[in-house]
Amino acid sequence: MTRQPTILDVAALAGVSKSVVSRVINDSPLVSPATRKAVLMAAAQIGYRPNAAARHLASNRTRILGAVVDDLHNPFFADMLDGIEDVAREHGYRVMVMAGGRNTRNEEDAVEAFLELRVDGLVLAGPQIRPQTLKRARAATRVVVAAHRLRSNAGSSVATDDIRGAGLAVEHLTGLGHSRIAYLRGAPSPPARDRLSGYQRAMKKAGLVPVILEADFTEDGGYAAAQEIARSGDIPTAICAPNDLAAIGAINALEDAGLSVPADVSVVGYDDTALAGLRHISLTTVHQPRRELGKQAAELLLAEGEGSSQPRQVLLPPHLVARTSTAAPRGGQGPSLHPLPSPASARSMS
Amino acid sequence: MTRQPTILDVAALAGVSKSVVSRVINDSPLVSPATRKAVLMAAAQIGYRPNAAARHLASNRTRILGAVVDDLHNPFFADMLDGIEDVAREHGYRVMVMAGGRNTRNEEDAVEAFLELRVDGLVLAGPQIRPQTLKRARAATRVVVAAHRLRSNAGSSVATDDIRGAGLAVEHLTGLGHSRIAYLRGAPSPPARDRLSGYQRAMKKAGLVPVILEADFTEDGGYAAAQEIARSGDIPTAICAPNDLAAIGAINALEDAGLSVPADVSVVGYDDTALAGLRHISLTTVHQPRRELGKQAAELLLAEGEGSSQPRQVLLPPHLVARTSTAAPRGGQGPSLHPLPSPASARSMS
DNA sequence: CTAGAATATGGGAACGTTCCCATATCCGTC
DNA sequence: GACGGATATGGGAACGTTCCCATATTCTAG
Repeated sequence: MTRQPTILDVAALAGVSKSVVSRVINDSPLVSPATRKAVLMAAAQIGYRPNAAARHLASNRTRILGAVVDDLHNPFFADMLDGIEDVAREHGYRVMVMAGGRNTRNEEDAVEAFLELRVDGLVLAGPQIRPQTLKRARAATRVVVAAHRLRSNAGSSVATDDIRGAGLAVEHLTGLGHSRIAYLRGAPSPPARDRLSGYQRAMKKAGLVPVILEADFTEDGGYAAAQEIARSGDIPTAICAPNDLAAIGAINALEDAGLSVPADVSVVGYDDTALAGLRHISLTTVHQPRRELGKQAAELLLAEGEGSSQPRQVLLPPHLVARTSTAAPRGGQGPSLHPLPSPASARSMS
Repeated sequence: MTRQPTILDVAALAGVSKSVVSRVINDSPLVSPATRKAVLMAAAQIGYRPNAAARHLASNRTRILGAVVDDLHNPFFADMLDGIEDVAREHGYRVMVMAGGRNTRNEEDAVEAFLELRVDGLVLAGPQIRPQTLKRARAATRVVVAAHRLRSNAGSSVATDDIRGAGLAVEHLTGLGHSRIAYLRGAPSPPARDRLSGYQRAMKKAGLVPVILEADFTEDGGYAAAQEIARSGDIPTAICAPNDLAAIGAINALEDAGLSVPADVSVVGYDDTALAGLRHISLTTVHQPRRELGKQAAELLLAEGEGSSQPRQVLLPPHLVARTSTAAPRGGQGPSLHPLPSPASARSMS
């Protein structure tokens, strides 16, 4: 708690100048082996630890990547962060995380905090960030938006093809024989928009009429929307949810209303988080390559500014994972085991 | 990306000295209203953003709290972080998170990163940290260990009374009529030790013989251990797991082996994460006040160093949440609705 | 009208590094 | 036996703030 030792203290003890100590810390080859050893011993002896603030100020680099995530309760983001860390660590960067808590104000404050720190790069995995904030951030450092498709020149982004993903969900259901398929819409955000429009296109293509309800990306949101469906009396044979959490909420509401999943209503989620795979939940869902999303976001970030500063868009293919929350509708035709295999789902990743 | 504006640029534009700009940024009352306004306008106009490194260096404060968490995939930590953020925000601190990924090396690197940043406080929520590292950290800044009981003078900590918690699990099961109760032990760490010893004491008190298997705090760990139990032929009527994830893994293994939960085997988890409450899982578990744990850790942190620098230990009471993964054993006596209510569980929170 | 407080502003050192340039020493080479 | 080039080390400015002290201005009271 007292004053911490500095490079000068180390230098004095080792009997060299501060320059030499600095070189040793930074692994410069311009130090004789004997001197290096003496410096390291002195540093260890007095418990020297570099002051990041001073280094950052003098060198104008931090070797820190900031990650702003929308909601740490959604396991989706934990997976993505794993991918980011994989790549960052490999390149000698550290990753610091700030949580937005599904709140625009908090998210933008987190962005601001990282910009004040002058991080070397910023991954934004929060759908709540306004274009204006993104623009300000991009003016200050390298930025990549993850899990969230950006318009061609608004900046770089790495996302799953959500239009295609929602289409896969609908195709799976029509392949099982469903024709009355409702959609729960996520809170306003680019992924919610894409998933919705993928649903609408697929429904149109199949000659079916869309039914859309407002929800959000939480369990509670899914519960409320499905409750409304159950109450309405006009119950569809299948429901697509905007993510796994909402799907789980929807299933709970349906069952609370005395309906059985999948016998009465099939439910499809989105993300393929660990939750969906839990044996007792066993949710049919659209898989996103979550860790890969994080990896590619970090790679794009570290590549940026070294050559092409043109914003780039990466779209990864989703694929459907069929589990037991979906089945053929009552009185409908039996399930076909391979409903409408499409080129896109065939080339998707593990 | 070009050079970012500094306090001097703002000063020049506003026609004042850097000192005045500094005062405006720091909300000092020693500035006339007119000047303040001029400075703010100039700052906004050129897009000035304070350089955190320079501020930290000059002021020797960061207003940042670091949080090192063991595993971002465990929703337990997300809840705890919410509590930390609540308190930090209230006091004008920002919280940055680094994940240890259940790996000592990574966790200790995260601690080091925060110490280099000279954070104003550090919350360690990772059981993987060595006493030696804790000691080094405590020499440099205020530190509170969370979700993890510390010996009286090793430092401050906020945790749940895990000895009591494991006892509650055993009492619940004996109250249902179980007498053959196995324990899955978590990866070596203080919480694992406490929970184990709570189990042992309660078993002894009930005159029962302990059966202990090695597992860890993951779903896979719980699966493997329960699989071993199922194979052994000598199957207990109940299993206590070291946390919810492991409990879920154990249930999967039992069911894969053709056993029914709770008809054949009852399973109790630990933590009461959101997972346990999912309708389809409905895990009987020991509740930890997760958010409260985070809150009190942050409060202890911010209180520390202002007066008493004596390390303090806070122990919060757990309580049991009975759901449907436990029942009376086959052929045993029926469940009593209020098995052995104890003073500790009666005074537990929410 | 003037001393002395209160208010507002400016200037400079300091924070702990990096990085450039200068210098010292030691080589081998012609 | 001086010289050019490595190799190793030292010194000082700079990074962008804060914070203390000095100074200028305004106000108040006697």
